[in-house]
Amino acid sequence: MDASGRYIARYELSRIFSPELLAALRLRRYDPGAIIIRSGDPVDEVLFFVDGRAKAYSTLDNGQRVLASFYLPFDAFGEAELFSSERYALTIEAITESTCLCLSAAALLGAAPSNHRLLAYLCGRLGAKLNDRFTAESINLRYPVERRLASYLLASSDDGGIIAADDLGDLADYIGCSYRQLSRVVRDFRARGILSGRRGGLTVADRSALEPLAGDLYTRSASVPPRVGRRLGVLERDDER
Amino acid sequence: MDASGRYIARYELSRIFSPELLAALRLRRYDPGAIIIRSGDPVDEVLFFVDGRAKAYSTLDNGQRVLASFYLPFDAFGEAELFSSERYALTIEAITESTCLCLSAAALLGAAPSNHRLLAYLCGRLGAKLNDRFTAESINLRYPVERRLASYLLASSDDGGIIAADDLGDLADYIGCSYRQLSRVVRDFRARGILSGRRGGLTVADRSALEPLAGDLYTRSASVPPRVGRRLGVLERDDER
DNA sequence: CATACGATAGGACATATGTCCTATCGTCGC
DNA sequence: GCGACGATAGGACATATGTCCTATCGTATG
Repeated sequence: MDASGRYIARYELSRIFSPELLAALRLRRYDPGAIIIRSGDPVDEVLFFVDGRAKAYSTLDNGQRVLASFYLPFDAFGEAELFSSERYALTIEAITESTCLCLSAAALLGAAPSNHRLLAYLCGRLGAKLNDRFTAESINLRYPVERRLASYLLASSDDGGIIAADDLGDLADYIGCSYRQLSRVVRDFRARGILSGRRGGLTVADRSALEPLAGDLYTRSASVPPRVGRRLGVLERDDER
Repeated sequence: MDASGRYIARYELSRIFSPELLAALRLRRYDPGAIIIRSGDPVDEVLFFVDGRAKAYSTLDNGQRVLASFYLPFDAFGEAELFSSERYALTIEAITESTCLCLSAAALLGAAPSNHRLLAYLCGRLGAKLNDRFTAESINLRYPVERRLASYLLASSDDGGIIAADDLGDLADYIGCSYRQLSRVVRDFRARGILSGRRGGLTVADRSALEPLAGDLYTRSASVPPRVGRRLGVLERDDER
């Protein structure tokens, strides 16, 4: 079994891709800092993110940057533009060594009639991204930085307190404030014992102190497991008759 | 031909829906102010918006509101949650008398294998909504209210200068500022001759003065016509053989 | 080990914006 | 026509935040 095959098995891709499309997946590796998708390029493929960490962002005409999302596997890149644009809207960059399974847009579009499961999966991902994005936006637009950071920390720290973004500049671009203001709030959180970690590192030391600050902001949007897997299982049983 | 049939013809819905699903569409009318979809309700149907004007919003725990979108026909409601959630994320309310063609979620999910065109259409709409939402968010998060309003006015005023939102409170919730600050900027724009119209009304009187304020913020995200219609035309020819 | 560079940190000051209040206007219903 | 109510408008004040600057730290490279 080659590298593609291992990822296909790990993420059970045969459940949503037809054999024809499975065979058309091509493995590609990226170094840290490499550009996976460049904003403005023609939409010529969809990438399935199977290993590493990545981020998507856009740069505005005032030179400021807005960071749309941090990604962990399994996810799709370029699917938002596939049926609606000719050019990619965002730049996606590898944070760590990363791996994608790449599929040409032409192959996917040509095989659409026999890939309703993949289309349903993409609908599910896009819907979840839209709702998650809107929630984050609402928080960032309407709450002070203290609450934005608290919400972000609660949503993205793991059991050990380590958070996904390890670059304060990126984090400021994600929650939509200046580095300076984020620095103030981080300093305050450290003074209150909420955050620990050496200079620049962010480790959540006291989750319970974050909860009243964050309220129910992020948990309100929690998505349940994708419906497609459950419902289309019924179709699979019908096919077996 | 009944009312459903007229909308089906107007929007050429037979091009993306199978006959089975076309037959399952049910027409429903809403009064101004009526709730079309309520946040938190179970996801039991998808609605296709065929007449009127509507808005989608969410209310935060600090009592503030964030307005996600204004809608004109043709559009879909509830599709974002269909494959990813059990409950609707947003409330959608009719601004004017409105009409939807409603489709039960169960029917749509059951007929997914024979509706790849509809799935592709939904992917396209979701992708476009995600990109448009992100653009609006970036502007609202990173630019002062003056520029936000200028961008909004450029994007949403028609040739006669009439804009889609006729309620300043809604507009403030959409661009993410207080009514007070919006009021200041509107006053300034009136004093500069950019806006005209009686108290509360917003009519763009001088588009060219808006352009330097807005820059290329909204036009940068302009989407081309949906790819699905063009590309799937090829599939239709194949089927005819 | 020394240097360079990028990331982090904090001071000083300005301002865009929000909150809270009072006043006015326009529409609707009686 | 009158009164009620919701939308609009603007004053006063406070503050969260951004800009711009200087200083320090940590890491990589020669």
